[in-house]
Parts: sequence; C-alpha cells; structure tokens
Amino acid sequence: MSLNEKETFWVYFYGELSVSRQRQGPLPPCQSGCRCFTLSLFLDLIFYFYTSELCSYSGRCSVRFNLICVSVRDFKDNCGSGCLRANSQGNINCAMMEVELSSAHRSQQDMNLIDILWRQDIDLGAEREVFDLSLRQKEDELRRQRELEEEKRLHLLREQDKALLEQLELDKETGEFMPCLLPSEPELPNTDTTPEGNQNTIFSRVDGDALSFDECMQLLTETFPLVETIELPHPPPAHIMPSPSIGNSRPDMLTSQQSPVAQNPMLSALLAPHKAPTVVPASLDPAAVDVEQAWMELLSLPELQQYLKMQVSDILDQNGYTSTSMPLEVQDPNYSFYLPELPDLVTNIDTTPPVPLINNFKGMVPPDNLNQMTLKAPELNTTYTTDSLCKLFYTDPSNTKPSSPMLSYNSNEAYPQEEVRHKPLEPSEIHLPQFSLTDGHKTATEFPDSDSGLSMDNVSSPKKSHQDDSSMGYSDSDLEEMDSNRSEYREMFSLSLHGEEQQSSPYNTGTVSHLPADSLPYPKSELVEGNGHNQRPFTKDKPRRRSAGCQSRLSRDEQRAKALGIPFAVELIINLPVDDFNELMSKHQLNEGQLVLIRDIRRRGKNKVAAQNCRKRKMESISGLEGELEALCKKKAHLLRESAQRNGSLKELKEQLGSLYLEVFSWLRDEEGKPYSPSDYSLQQTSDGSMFLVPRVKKTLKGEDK
DNA sequence: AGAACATGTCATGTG
DNA sequence: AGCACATGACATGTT
Repeated sequence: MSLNEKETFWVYFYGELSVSRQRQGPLPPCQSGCRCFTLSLFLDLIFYFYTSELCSYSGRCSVRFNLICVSVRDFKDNCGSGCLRANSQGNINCAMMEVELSSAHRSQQDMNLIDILWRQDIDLGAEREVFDLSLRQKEDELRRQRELEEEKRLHLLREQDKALLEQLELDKETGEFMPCLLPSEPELPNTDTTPEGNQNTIFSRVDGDALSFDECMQLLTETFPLVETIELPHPPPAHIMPSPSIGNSRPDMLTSQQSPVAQNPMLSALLAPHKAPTVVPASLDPAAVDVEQAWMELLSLPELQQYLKMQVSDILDQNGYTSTSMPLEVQDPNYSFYLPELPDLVTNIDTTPPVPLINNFKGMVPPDNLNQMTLKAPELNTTYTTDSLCKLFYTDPSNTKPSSPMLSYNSNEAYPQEEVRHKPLEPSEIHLPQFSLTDGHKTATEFPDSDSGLSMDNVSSPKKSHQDDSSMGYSDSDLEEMDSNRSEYREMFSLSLHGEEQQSSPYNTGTVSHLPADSLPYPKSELVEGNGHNQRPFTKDKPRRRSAGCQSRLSRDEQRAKALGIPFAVELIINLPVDDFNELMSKHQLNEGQLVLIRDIRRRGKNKVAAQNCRKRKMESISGLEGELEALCKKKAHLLRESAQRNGSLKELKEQLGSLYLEVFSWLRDEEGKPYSPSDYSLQQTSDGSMFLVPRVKKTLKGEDK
C-alpha cells in the first residue's frame, strides 16, 4: 500500500527521528510522539528539521526515522521505517521511497500505542474532518496563496530599499554616500527606540559593492526571523527586554518591535550605535553575496566588534552577568566556553537557520512555506514557524537549549574568549602586521598557534576564518575545549574568505596563549608541491585530493612569516643547512617572536619532511618485506612441489624394488627344491655386494618362545 | 557510521 | 649538551 501525497496519515515516531551527519554524530533525536501529517507535509517537516539543523552542512547526511503511519481511511494500517538522504547539494533524493509500508512488522504494542495517541488527540478536539483530504487541499491552496503574497511583499520591500539607496548623495570629500533626505524606514528595526536612529540611518558606502547598514539590518531581519532568547538567570533590564509582543511571527512580518534585533536585546543594543555613518569594507557584492559571507563581514567589522564588546560588557556589568552565571553552563559543561560573553547575540545568530541557507536546498519547500505551513492536528493547529517546528520536533527542553550540538558548535566560533573579555581589542591591533611584544616570555605563542600551527589553519581555512575573527584572544585552554567541537563549528560556516584581511586578522589579536602549543590540536594540511620541499613524500598510488580548505601547512607558515615581516622564504628556513641558517638568522635583526616563529617553522618543516621520509622508508620496508615474503612463499611452494615430486619418485622406486625383491626371492629354492617363504626369510646384501638369505629374527624369536 | 587511509605534529629516542 | 634525524603515537581530515 502506498501513501497518497495529499493523504493524511498519522506518524508515530517511536523514539527515533534523528538527523545524522557525517562525523558529527547524531543530533538529539526527536521525542516520540504522534502527529498527523500529509505525506508532503511530513516530508516538509523532515526537511525543515533537516535544514534547520544542517542549513550550512555541506556534506552527506541522512534523516533516519522509524514511523508508523496511519491513513484516515485505513486507520493504523501502515508502519515502516525509512531514511531520507541528502546529498552535498542538499537535495533529499530518497524521500520516502525507502519507507516500507507494511503491516507485517507492526507489533501489538505499536497498535495499542497508536490507539492511545489517537484517542488522546480526539480528547484534545481533533476530529475526523481534520484529516479530510479536501480540507487539506484547501489548506494547501491557502498556504500557496500566502506564500505568493509574501514573496510579493518581500520583493516590494527590496524595491523600496533599492530606491532608498538611489536617493543617496555621494560626498566627494569623504567618498561616502550621504542621505539627501531622510525617508522613513518602516522595516528598519529600532528606529523608534534609538534616539540617534533617525539622524544617520543610512549606512554609508564606499562603493556599490559594499553592504550598507540597511542591508545589514535587512540581513539581520532575514537571517534571524525568529530568535529564541536564551533564558538568563536574572531578567535583563527593561531597556533590553524583548518586546512582549514577540511571538511566533513570521520573519517577514516582523515589525520594528518584532524584528530579530528588537527581539534580541544584545543585538539591538549592539546595533544601535552603528547607525552612525561608518565606512563599510567594500568587498561584497550585495547581488551575489552569500549571506554567510555577509555575516562574516558584518561581524568582522572592527566597529561592530568594538561595540559588541562594549555593549556586552555594559550589559553584563549592569546585570552582574558573568560567564559563570550562565545557566547554560549547567546544561552543557562546554557552554561556559562557548558562550562566555555574548550569549544572546551570537547564540541567536547561530541557532537560527539563515533563510537563504535553507533556500539553498533546491527543490524543497522554501522556509517561508514552512513558516506558513499549518496543521490542523490537535497539537499543530497553529501557524508553523521555526519556533513551533522546533518545538514540534524538539519537545524535549534540553534539546531546545543551547546544550544542543547545534548551539554548541555555533556558539564557539563566534565568541571572543577570555582575552577579549579582559583585554579589549584595540583598533590599532586589528590590522597591525607587526605585533608588538608586550611580554617576552609569552612571545612564543604570541600567535595563538605559532607553535601548534593551529592558527595556520585558521589563516586559510575558510571555515575557520570566522573563528579567527571572533576567537581572538582564545586561551589555549579554550582552544582545547573548542577542539572537540571544532569540526562541528566548521560545518556551520562554509563561506570562503580569502585575502589579506582574513589572513591577518587572526594574528593581530595581540593575545597570548599560555599553554605549550603542542597541546593545541589543529587541522591537518597537506604538503603542496612547490612549497619548498623537493622530496615528495612516499604515497601510495592514490590521488591526493584533499580539500582546498586543507591547504598546505607551509603556505600558511609563509603567510605567518609574511605577517611577521620575516624577510626570507619559509622554504629557505626549512631547507637551509644549519650553518647557513644560523648565518641567516644572525644577519637579520629579528625580534623574539620572529625567531620563535622561524624556529617553529623550521622544526615543523624538518619534522614534516622527516615524517614523510620515515613513512616512505616504512612503506618501502613493508614493501621489501612483502616482496621478501612473497619470494619465500614462492620458494616454499617450489620446495613443496619438489618434495612431493621426489616422494613420488621414491615411492615408485620402492615399488619397483619390492617387485624385484619378490621376483628374486621367488627364484630361490631350498635343498628340497621348495621355495622359501618371504615371511620366514629375507634377502640381505652385504657391503661387498654378496647376497645372503637370512632367516627372519622375528620368526626365530617366536620359535624360541615356544 | 565507521573503517581505512593520508598527513601533520609532538614527544622521545638515537647517533 | 645540543643538534638533527628517526619514529611511535596521536589527532584530524578525507575517502
């Protein structure tokens, strides 16, 4: 029996509705429950579940579920299990095809459970009409209609924004766009609550490619349609309390009071000062910009970071918040590490799936659709929002809290850690290629991973660039803790940021780590040809296809050296003979940090080559031993064959000898002319060739015994 | 999901 | 003692 796309059926998740990702482990499973869906809606929900948790996951994943689906007409008729698989493009290609709709495996326990759940829903007011197909179809039509209206409205808003920008005037002195008039901004959050909001509401642009503040705000609005504010142990002050009107509003319907910014006290407090004219780095093309990238840019703005710290510091000071007071830590031991400072802002930023990211999943229901999906099942009779959907599937409170993996790995990458808290980042440090040595004995780790190499990966690893930007000042202990979630974190940000900006920022934090960098894990990279190593490491005949994000360690060392102003190539540092190397070092005036980095580069480079050679030798040794073993096996087989051959020949000779013996023996006659019995006599030959007929001893002994 | 493999790094041993 | 190299062990990423 197969399910009709529109047919309503009940789904009972008995304990397992989980999203798994490669290497990251399963997400918290959905709590068991019974829900009424159409197949398409069920798939939508599955997809939402999938996209909400894996919106930026680029690898393969699957949604596994066990379910019992019950059609209206044929109540408790079907059950089965299946697996939705998504490819790297986010397409779910198997859908329900693997669902086996058979009642053969349904247990009586399942049947009873279905009955109980169904009756519960009846008690809650669910009627059979709820599952009527025609009603469902009407509902779908209404939903589509709302989607169309919503698209039109969004389009209109974008047009308005564009028209607004066209009204800007270019200030020839500053190169900034200044507003020639101050139009109202209905969709701009907090314009009515921020005193300076109406003064300079237009974020100036260097050129057309830059993100305006309005675009940033729009980005905020679009990206964080729904914010689940983390519950704080103490209520935030009134001026940062979220509006009570905040509910499950659709993101696109947010008003200035309902906007994510308004919902997010940290965010609103943070963003308000940014209404002052500020030059935004003009590196993004709004038409083609990835939202993630835009976010990276937005969050990496020095002004934003400063305000972020200032505002958060103020808020925390006012409320007595400390990282140790966060209740989230209780739920997640790692949370104090993830969210020490900016719980609201970054948590909200990271936990809400950006709408465009969800849109990346081609062929699936757009999030707006999801937001508008309605269900008439007893528990699902409200408009579907990200929140409600999450609650639908994550009814376990622990799963909706920051202790969830999603939140965890989202949080860690965006949080300035200890050093940031205690040592505000100075603008002069932001783009300072030559960091100053403030503490001689700490210079070895002036670059957070100058010894470990962690930051080298940070430099060029696109997915870590954000972490670099935001984790400035991570202590090594923090980094150690972060490591356990690093890969997860990486999955969240697939943006590719390249260029000096990203490369330099991690090193310019002026932060000091205190642990031996050895303890710091770091992503591995591969040796790139032409990086200075003439020796190619021994490898099997397999294609070397590591990801671009896992670039050469040395190239990062080179970037490091460049950032530190080391005046010679990394390959030179590594490959130069000791004397020449020392001479080179003495020729140049190098500070402690440079010397440490150079020594690390040389040590790592040498050791890397040594390891490669070692492995090469080991593999060669293994190959040699394997060859030797093969030869010995061949030799053994040959000897065995030879032995068998000779045994055969020997056996043949023995047979011939036996027949000859009998023939000779048969010729012998005693004195009476009778033949000798072979059992009584035997023929023996002496050394001189003489033959004797000898009575068998055995016979004689027996005779004596008698 | 997990095994197999590749690679970088560190700690330690050795000459 | 200090250095360079070798290698086991480990971590991490990829297939």
